[in-house]
Amino acid sequence: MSAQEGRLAPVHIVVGAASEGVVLRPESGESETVCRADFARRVRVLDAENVRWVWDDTTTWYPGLLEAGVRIGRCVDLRLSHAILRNSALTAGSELARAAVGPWDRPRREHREPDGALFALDDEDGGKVDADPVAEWALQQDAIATSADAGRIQRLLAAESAGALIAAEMRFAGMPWRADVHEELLADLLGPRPKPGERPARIEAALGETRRLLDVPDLNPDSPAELLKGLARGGVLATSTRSWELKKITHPAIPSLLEYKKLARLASANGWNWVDTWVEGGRFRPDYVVGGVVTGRWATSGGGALQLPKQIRGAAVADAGWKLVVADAAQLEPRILAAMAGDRDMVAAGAAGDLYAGIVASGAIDTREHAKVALLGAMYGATQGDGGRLMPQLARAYPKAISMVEDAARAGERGEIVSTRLGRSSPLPGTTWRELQDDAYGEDANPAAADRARSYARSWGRFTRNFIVQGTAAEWALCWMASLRNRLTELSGDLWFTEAPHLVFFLHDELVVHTPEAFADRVADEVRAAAADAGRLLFGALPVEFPLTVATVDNYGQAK
DNA sequence: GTACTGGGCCAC
DNA sequence: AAACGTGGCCCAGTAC
Repeated sequence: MSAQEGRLAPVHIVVGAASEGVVLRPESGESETVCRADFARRVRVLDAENVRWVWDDTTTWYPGLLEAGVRIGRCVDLRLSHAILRNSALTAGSELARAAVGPWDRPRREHREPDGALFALDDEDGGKVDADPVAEWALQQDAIATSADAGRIQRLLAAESAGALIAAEMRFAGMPWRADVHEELLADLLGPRPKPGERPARIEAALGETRRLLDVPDLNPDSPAELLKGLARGGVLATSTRSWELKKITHPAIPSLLEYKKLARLASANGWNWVDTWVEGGRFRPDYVVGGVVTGRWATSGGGALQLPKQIRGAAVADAGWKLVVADAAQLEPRILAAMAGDRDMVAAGAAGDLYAGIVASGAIDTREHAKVALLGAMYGATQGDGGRLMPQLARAYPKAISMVEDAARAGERGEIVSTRLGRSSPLPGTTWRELQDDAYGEDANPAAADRARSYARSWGRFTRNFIVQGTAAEWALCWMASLRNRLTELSGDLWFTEAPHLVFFLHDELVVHTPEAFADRVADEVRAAAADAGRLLFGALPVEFPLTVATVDNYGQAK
């Protein structure tokens, strides 16, 4: 990696596809064209200088480089950057934002399995013909330069692009996953692997018990409508088959039915079929979709990586002689809320470690549980239950923090956009919003139309209310990971990154590093230092703490 | 056969 | 405790 980093400005090299191979265009100096076979070698050599690679799409270029054994330091992902600049309130006046929708506004290409070609550069639909990366890069630089706050948007774009590299690297490295351990867990919970078309023994037993106790021998538990009818025949009058509703009903058959639902869910979502499909060569490799959620959170596709149930996390086992360092940002979103609002009282409440306990200690709310639901309610827009009821108390104690989310909600209700700390902006409401508002105030206005309009506007307000917090938390997490990536690279010396401590998993406010045992303590230190870096990147000198729980474990199930 | 929707539930 | 944000995935049921 670049030894000059921080002292010399990086040289940008724009990467583009050409019929003869790949064109590398430095900001100044001669362009060069290399054949595809030489591309990876050339990138390796040039990246040793202080280079920032500018390319249309990291998912197009980087997996091939990694396969060829080449890792890079930094990049500009033009597609991801374009999406941010297109919508950001900070660049709304730019030529880029005002231009017609074009090839740079398309979603990323579908992931394709390697088909022998090292780099899949050809676009079947020919959409890349007018997508000149040099011209786009110039437009983006102009948008940044003329931005209302170039520093913020620059930090956001850097973090997003770093995220793109990390996503590709995590997929390449994979989360260690022991199929044999997973199957042992399944056997313990469900019974031995069943023959195709049969239910696992424990599930069959729970169903048999339910049928017997209900006295409905042909109860079909897998169709909600059928189940509801079956329950009625057995004398259980339920309005839905949701577990939390069934829990409220007292009937001897309910416990075994809940057991059935729990186990059947595990078997269908993360059972033997999941292992067969998603675990290969001792690794689980989800496809991370950077910026895949409107708020800037990552999405994933394949294997449900964002919803791995706690029951099977024990199958993520570090390699022999290695450890998993699992780090989790405690109460991230409420802390983000306090920091971005500049609410020093709420920041102070979190300083001692437990923000909810700090709120109770301040006298604002009576119990920790109430503090928690009130604060979550403030971020989600609760109107009922404890959350809704306690919110006014919270607003009196922390007016800055609460008015910030209230303002975001009102803006959304009016159909305006809102923005995160670094300048990612929410989309405008869709046509439904406009139509309903028109209906409510137009010639055919009536109370029902007004209700519909108000209800839809409120719902959009809950979205914008949550957007600023969830989106800023996503920015914090990106900065955290990006800083950690640099720090781990420093630790690794000349080792290839998968032979040294490296990121293998990320989940909104939690990350996992796979590391040789000897490095584990240093990794834990770097994870904490990176969290402090992220706090400074977003909030400067504001003395806000982002405490982590860090666990060094043999398997993911041992963490928290 | 494929495409889509709603119910349900997992994660944060 | 249960209605208040963001998602993905599985399944059953339905439309074509």
